Amino acid sequence: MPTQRSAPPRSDAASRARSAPRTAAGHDQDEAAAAPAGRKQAGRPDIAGTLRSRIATHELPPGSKLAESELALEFSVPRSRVREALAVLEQRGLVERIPNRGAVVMRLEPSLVASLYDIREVLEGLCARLATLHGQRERWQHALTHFKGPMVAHVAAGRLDDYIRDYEAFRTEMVEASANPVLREMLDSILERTQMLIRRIIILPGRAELGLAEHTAVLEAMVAGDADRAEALRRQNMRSARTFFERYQKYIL
Amino acid sequence: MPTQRSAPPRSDAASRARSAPRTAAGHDQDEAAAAPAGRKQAGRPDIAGTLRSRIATHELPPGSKLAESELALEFSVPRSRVREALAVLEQRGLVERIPNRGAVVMRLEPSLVASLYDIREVLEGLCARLATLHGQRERWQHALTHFKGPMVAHVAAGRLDDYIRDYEAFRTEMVEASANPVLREMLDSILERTQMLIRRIIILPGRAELGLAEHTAVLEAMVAGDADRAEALRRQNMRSARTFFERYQKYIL
DNA sequence: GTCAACAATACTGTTGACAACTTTGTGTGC
DNA sequence: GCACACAAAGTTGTCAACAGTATTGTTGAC
Repeated sequence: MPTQRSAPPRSDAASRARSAPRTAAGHDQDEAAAAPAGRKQAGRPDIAGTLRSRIATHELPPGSKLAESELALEFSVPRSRVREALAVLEQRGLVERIPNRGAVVMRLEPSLVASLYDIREVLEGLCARLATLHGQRERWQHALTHFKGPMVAHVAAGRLDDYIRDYEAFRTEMVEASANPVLREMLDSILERTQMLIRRIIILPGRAELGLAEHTAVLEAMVAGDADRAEALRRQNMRSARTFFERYQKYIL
Repeated sequence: MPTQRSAPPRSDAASRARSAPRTAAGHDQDEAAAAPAGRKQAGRPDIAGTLRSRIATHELPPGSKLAESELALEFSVPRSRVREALAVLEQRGLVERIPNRGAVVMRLEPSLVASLYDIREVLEGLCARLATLHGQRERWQHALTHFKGPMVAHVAAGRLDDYIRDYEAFRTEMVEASANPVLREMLDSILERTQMLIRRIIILPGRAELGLAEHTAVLEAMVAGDADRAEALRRQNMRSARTFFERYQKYIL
């Protein structure tokens, strides 16, 4: 019974990915895109990064076991390298390591999601505040125009992928403008753990429309230079997303 | 001696600690206290924890080099164990690892301190809010009584060590009451990095008195069950601490 | 006397082999 | 037929030796 639940859905998906490491898997671009930052040799794959994106896309669903030798074989690296990567993922809260038993992808318990939402609310709020204070106003004006035009069209036409892409671009801009590397790190860490959740919430009935309206309100405060209001509105936005999650929780987790 | 430049200020302090590993150094209790949680053998020292407390007390001042072989010798463990511990400390932002050059204790640049304060403000605020919502009111009433009586006496008599001890006990209680493990983790991580700072700020002229008054105000809001006000007051408290830091920055860093 | 090139040293990074543990499969007794 | 004990396989944890790189110390030329 216990092992049955350890890798419940589609453990074959993981197997398939293993047997075909270098096929065009879409997000495997991260693997190549993350590496060039540090001028490491090409022959040194970013194991932690690759596993991270697999976890984010549920290619490795919660509960999956991560066997060291298996991964070492796939990436053609010694086990110690895999081990190191797993240690990083453990520190980041993405996998759980049990002594002598190995690493499994962390499960998102409802209580954990609640904890993450509480924190994300205040951190995103802070981010909006700092971005308002540090960023140039024209930047937000530009974003606001985009949110009032093309983004409305995206949502109205049901092009949620486009909506998500542009929203994330704006969010990245905001994080950069906040000019706080620790905040960036922490928000990244939270996003890593909840990425799949976000995509499942945004498709809920009415969510995209409400979210869009809220983002627009935040942007208007930012354009006005009202940092306190931007923070409050961004927090409100996070709370409403959370409400959606809680209402549809059983369909999402 | 080649090590002369690697640990600019007081490299002798680190050397002394190295040559006398098991003497009563006060905080070395953590080493023994942290181990029994996991039923590990006695012969396996908590290297990361020990180094962490050494960094916190500036027994290892910023800029100190952490040589793997040296530490391996001191703790009587193979180098790989030390390496693992250093990787953890790197993830936590306590040391910086430069490829092929080793690990050095991270330096607290003023801009980094500012970043940490921004985040700590919102996280401590959240903590106060959650503690108000989740904790029992009598608990805070008890703390409030303590802050209005014995704590005032501590400050008035200049017993800052007692003041700090009791304040930290209260803070721990608040973090526990917030019932958010991720928040706990993040606040711990920030505290680890700024511990020495906190002790240097609290001795600044007028800081203890003002801090005490602010803590009392927070507690009154908590007793009243006013979570929003508790959060706002706690944030205010963090901002005022930050103001002190900035005013006396050149004496502190 | 100062600077640059070179050799020696010491450190970090990497690797594969070994040991300990957990799980799985098999066989025996009730 | 079920439960327990035991053996085998596989996985994780540990370790010491090896290779690569940066630093230090020395020598020689200008």
